[in-house]
Amino acid sequence: MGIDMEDLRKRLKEKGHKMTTQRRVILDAIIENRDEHLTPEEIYDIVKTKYPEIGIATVYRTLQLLEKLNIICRLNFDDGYNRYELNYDSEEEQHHHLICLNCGRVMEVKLDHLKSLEKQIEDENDFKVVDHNVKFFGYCTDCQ
Amino acid sequence: MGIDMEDLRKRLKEKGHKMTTQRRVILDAIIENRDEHLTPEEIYDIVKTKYPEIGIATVYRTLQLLEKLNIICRLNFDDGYNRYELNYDSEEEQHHHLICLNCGRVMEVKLDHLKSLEKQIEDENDFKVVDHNVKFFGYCTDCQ
DNA sequence: TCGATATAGAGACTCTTTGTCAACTATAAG
DNA sequence: CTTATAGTTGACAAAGAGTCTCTATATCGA
Repeated sequence: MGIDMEDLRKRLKEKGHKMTTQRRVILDAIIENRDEHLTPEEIYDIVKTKYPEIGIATVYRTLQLLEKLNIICRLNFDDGYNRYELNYDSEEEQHHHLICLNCGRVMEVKLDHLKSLEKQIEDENDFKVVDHNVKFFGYCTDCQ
Repeated sequence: MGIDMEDLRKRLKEKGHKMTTQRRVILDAIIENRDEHLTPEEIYDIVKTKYPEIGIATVYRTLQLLEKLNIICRLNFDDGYNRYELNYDSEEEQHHHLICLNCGRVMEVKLDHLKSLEKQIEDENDFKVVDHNVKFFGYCTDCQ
């Protein structure tokens, strides 16, 4: 799955950053919970079990850094928290989220049609699209 | 365009709420700036010129109420603020937002294709879609 | 191993938003 | 018109997420 620490260390170094124990532990937490969309607070709680001395500020700083380096990306489910997930963009695995209004479960879907939507927007509005954010709210199988 | 105070007063009363001066002034501000997507703070500033005694908490409370009554709806442009706009949903005028990454300008577009996207999602994922949130980030005419 | 430089931790701090509560007011009933 | 009362307001406290500062420490190339 192409996520190993040596590779990540190199990606940090390229930009003049160091691979510290704290960063490694935070990355571990994110990788081990790759199905989740963790908040900084949740990551902090997980990391504290392995590294109790860590500070919440370090978690925030690390997440910002990892986002800037495109290792993770920030999500917004309109629930008042930032959330993060591993970034698979190198593998062209664009996906979007279905958020259940009842149980809060988050599912992922791939939407091929979006490319044509973007094309339509660029043509009709003279707007150069570089990113999008698409979420669907509704009810999952169990909650319908 | 179907937005008059008497109608709004009725919609409040139906749910057991009163039309107060403060609420009227806040609604005025939103209606007069219907092209904007105002933050609570911006609304507070506008309203204070007409009604200096108003408190910021009243603005927040009123916005929450108006959102619950579907008179306005809350937007999230990932800039750290809640924003609000008049809700046109009665007129089936679904629109989405193009957000310029350079100048921050927000444009509105109608996207007809979304219905078929939703259909695709419902069929493929057994997920009942009731709402969606679609934003495109990029560069507007002036900033390309 | 050593030194330059990036990074961590602590905790104060910012900023948006919410809660509390006594005082007030819109509205319906008398 | 007056009153009753339930909803509302304003002031302020405080929550809650996230950021900043400053000094000590760790990383990693030389």
